[in-house]
Amino acid sequence: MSEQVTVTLPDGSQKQARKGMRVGEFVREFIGQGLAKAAIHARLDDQDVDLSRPIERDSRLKVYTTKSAEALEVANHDAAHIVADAVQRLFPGTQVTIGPTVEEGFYYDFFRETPFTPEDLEKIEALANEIVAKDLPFERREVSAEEATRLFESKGEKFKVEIIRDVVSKGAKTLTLYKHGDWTDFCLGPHGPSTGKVGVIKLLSSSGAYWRGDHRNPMLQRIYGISFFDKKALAEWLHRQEEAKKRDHRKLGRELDLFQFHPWAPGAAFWSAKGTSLYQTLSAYMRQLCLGNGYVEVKTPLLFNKGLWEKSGHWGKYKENMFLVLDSETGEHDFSLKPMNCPSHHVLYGFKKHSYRDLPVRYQTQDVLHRNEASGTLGGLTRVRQFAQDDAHIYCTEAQIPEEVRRFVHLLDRVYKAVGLQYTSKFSTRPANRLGDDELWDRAEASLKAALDSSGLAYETKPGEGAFYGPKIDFDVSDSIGRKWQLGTIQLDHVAPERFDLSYVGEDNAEHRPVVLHRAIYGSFERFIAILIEHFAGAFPAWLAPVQAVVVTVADRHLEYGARVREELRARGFRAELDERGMTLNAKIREAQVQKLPFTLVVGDKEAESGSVAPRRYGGEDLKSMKLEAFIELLSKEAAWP
RNA sequence: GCCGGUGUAGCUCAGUCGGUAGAGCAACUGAUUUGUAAUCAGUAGGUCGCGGGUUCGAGUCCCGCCGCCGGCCCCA
Repeated sequence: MSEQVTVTLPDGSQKQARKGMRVGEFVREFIGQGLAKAAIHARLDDQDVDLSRPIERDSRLKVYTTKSAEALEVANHDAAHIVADAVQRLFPGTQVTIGPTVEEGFYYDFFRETPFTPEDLEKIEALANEIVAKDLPFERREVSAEEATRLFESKGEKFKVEIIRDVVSKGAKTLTLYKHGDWTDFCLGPHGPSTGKVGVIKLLSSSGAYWRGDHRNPMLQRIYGISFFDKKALAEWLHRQEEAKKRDHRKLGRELDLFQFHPWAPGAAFWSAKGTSLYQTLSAYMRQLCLGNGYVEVKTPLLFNKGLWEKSGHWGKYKENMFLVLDSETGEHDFSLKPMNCPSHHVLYGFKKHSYRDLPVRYQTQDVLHRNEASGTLGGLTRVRQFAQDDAHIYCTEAQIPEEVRRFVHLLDRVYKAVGLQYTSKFSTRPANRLGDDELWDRAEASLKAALDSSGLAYETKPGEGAFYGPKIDFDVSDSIGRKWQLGTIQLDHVAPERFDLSYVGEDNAEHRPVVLHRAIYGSFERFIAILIEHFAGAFPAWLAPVQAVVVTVADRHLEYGARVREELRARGFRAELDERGMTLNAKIREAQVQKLPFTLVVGDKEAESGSVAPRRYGGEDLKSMKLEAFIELLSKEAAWP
């Protein structure tokens, strides 16, 4: 009689199994055929394992089937191996490096001279799916570092050997190899039971990527792909991709006539009248919220002598990201467009002596900033060279930090709710590389944490991810189709006040050092607008819409009345247009819908006689004829700032 | 910056083997005056991203540059 172990399942039930029994066998024997068939991998206590892993002691067991996101991730990792196998068969001499999964799918980086062409990808995808069809089992094997090194050295896999050396230097004793067919990779696992379970592999793109992300290292050829357990899931994913494409802010920006780019100003947008309206609405809204929350608005220069950047420390580290300007008197590039507002705010603060009674001092600014981003990183409105932040710096005492953070979170919550963005927060603590002693960091982290805890906000702690000058809280939003974006931030800075020798006079009549809080809610207007365009798919709520209502006439004889309606709306402060083109009513309504305007006001004989409009909402809801005053009341409510 | 892809009318796109550039929509003109998602007809619109080269001849082939798109942290 062999030894028994107790296996505890997620529902709390316990089974007695033979010691050394494989997870897969256990599932088949104790749970059922169906689950055994659908199983991809399992979690044994706190470790993700293959189904072939023997159960050696009393454990908790959770099985992941093709229905779970965890299993899909494992299958995508299987797919990465399969693709690498296919690549090495089709292109002998290609070296493998790493092939992890990403949020959506996986990639594998290869080292070879020539990049993959789109035709190569087709061939690789076809062969990869053949390997899937062969349903080859994945086999796990534990080996010594020496054996693994010998294996990959014999194959000429220099990158794998380097990875093995690294892993060993970090203390790993036994290494694991995963094999399917006759292809072996050095891999932590887990993997699914066989290639057949992967389902279907789709290759998406290829691109260059530096070994370990460092441009001094060799360039690798990366292949991105994604796998699904069945073709239907792939089709659905492809469909979702198409839908996301329709929301692309670059496409909608052109179609809705919001902004454009020109080769003469890479990374800097031309805002049309409509785009400018959107920009200005967001700007005015934020300005008003801040002014209502004790901020004062200030403006500082756009162009600075390098002295400021030497003082702030940016001249050394950040110089290559700044646009330097030639001073024709000295012939030197001693001036720079500001890439951020903070240093100039510090200068402004330092202009006068502050009393403790003045604190907190809250400066807000929406000045234009320039950052010389590498040309290859530019894209749409989300990565630009010229932009404006809803920037503010709060100068306060350490004791005031929790209250300031609490107020900020409150403000941010209001703004994100106003546009319907869900958000989560992250608290980042002291990094390895930092300025300031531990006692200072202890206090700084404690005050941010206290503020977060009292706000009732759920947050994730990111140890070591704070800025070198202080801990921070970041806010990630999810848009209407679930994409995540990092937007708001509040960062504590106890270095800048030192550098700029900032002070206030305390109750004790002595000089004290304030702390600085850097904070933003939109992040940058440009990026925030991009996110809103995609979030609303271009159909903005009335308070944001560049055109809130367009008047369309049934016939030309109503144009005069239509113009009166437009003028009345404008006189009441609304953004209204009249479509005077000689098109049919249907054509003008269609145009207004395509432009996603909140209200289309139809006017004909009936309306002209009774002083009415017949509003139609975006989407088609017909509100029937109503007095113009009644519509103005409706619009006043819907267009009110939230 | 680096790797790959890409660039034809305002927009979306076609253009075969290298033989002198085309459609739909938009714009403009005219006719029509329509009650909730495209009325009809006509007109105009192009240094085929820019610059070189090959050729009798280049949107098409070659080279360089620029812009745009996808990537360049996810460490077996």
